[in-house]
Amino acid sequence: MARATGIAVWTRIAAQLREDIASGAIVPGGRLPPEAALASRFAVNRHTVRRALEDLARDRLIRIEHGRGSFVAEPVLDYQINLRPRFSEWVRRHNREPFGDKLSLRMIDPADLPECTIIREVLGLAAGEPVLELLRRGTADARPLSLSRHIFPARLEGLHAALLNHATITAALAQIGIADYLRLRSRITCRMPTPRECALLELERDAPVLHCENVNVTAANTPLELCFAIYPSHRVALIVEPTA
Amino acid sequence: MARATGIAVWTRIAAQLREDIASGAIVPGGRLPPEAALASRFAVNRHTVRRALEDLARDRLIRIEHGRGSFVAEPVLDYQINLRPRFSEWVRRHNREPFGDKLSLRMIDPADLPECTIIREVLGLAAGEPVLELLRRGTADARPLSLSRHIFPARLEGLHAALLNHATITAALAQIGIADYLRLRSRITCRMPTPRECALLELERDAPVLHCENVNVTAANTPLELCFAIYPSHRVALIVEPTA
DNA sequence: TTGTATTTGTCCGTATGTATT
DNA sequence: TAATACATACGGACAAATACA
Repeated sequence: MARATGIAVWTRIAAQLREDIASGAIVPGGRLPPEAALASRFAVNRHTVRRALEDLARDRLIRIEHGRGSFVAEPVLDYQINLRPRFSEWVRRHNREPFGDKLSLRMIDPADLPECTIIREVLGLAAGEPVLELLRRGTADARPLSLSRHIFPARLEGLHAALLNHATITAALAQIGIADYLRLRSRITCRMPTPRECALLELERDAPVLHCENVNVTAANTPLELCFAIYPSHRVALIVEPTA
Repeated sequence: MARATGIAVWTRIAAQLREDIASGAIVPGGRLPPEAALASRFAVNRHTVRRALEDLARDRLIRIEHGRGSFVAEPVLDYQINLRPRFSEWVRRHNREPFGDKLSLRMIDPADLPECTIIREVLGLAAGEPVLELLRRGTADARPLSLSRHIFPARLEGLHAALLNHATITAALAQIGIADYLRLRSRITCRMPTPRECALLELERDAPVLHCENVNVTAANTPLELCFAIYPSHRVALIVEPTA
């Protein structure tokens, strides 16, 4: 890296790294070369490289992890928690192509699920009344963004077939005559992902996930769905804007 | 554990463990004896104990961790993300005694903070304009619930002294003539805690924390505060109830 | 980094009592 | 009475995850 151009060397190194990232030479989530390697590549002292990396980190283009290395930050999609939960609309608003992989769909007695108590209470189910459980993976431009478990009362006529036939939940519900549905309440926590979740989300084992428990109702305010969703925290942030 | 009482053995073991937990014989967050130990204590097979533990886990009284053991769940405080962020009121509503440890208070140039860009943008600061940074630990009945960094424009007259003199932010702001302040926007992510955060929150290092970036404004809608807060996810859940 | 002990998870099979048919 | 299904309880073996030296 030539000197004496009137621009600080670290600035030009930072600019070069920005280009490397923007061009995709280093994939989002990927690791940058160690500081020593960068120093020799640019023929500067390691401290100069560090100054450049700090600059990128400040702009959140990379995250520097003590003892591990520096990693290109993945672009974070902001998900606004508002009245209508609509995965596809959200992703499309960010100019990405949404897709919902249906992983499984089955009818089951909630007693066989760990969330039995909550499910019965929220959906107002009698003992032994079955539910439909839909497992879904949401992707944006083929990058996994969410894993969700949707629990519906099985008594809803034709829902099983509708969920199989339509790509989105909104469309499936519309087919059985539910034109609109609303978020009543969301409960947000976070936890570490299971190995299976890591595989499905293409996630490292040490990256926590946001966990949302959503209660959704029809426009007439009858309980419709309980949804457990997880989001890799490096890819999704939840936005809340209180209105009243 | 005597048999032939008409009630399943595992049911009575579960009931006994429930009592042990309710009575405080095992503290919240504490570890239950291993399955083998419980099996010998109750003089039953390990499978019978497992059946009882599954029952408790289903009710979220304990969490079972593969290879580690079973742990008494800590009570989770639901924190409703509504228009007014008020730590003390929230904790008191759960019948616990709130306290805010002031860890540090300093005036600083935001350029020296990693969140420089956001701070300047949100608070509408000119380059070089300093801010007040307050570090705070929130506890409920002496149990750490939150660590928060509050960033105020330093230009607010008398705020430094007011923050030192009052136990709550609400009271400090009231003293300098800001009778009300509102949440404009919250951005929720999660991450692993740093060792220092673990120490302050009395947290295991493998427990993720919820991270909230809150933008708060005055009643007149002028930018007032940027607040970065973390909450141990095993102790706090965030509740969102969209209203419009 | 590696090996070992601990602990939970899952599977196999067997036997028994109870309720239903 | 007999056949069947089901929940309960036990015993053993091994896999998988974790903790620790």
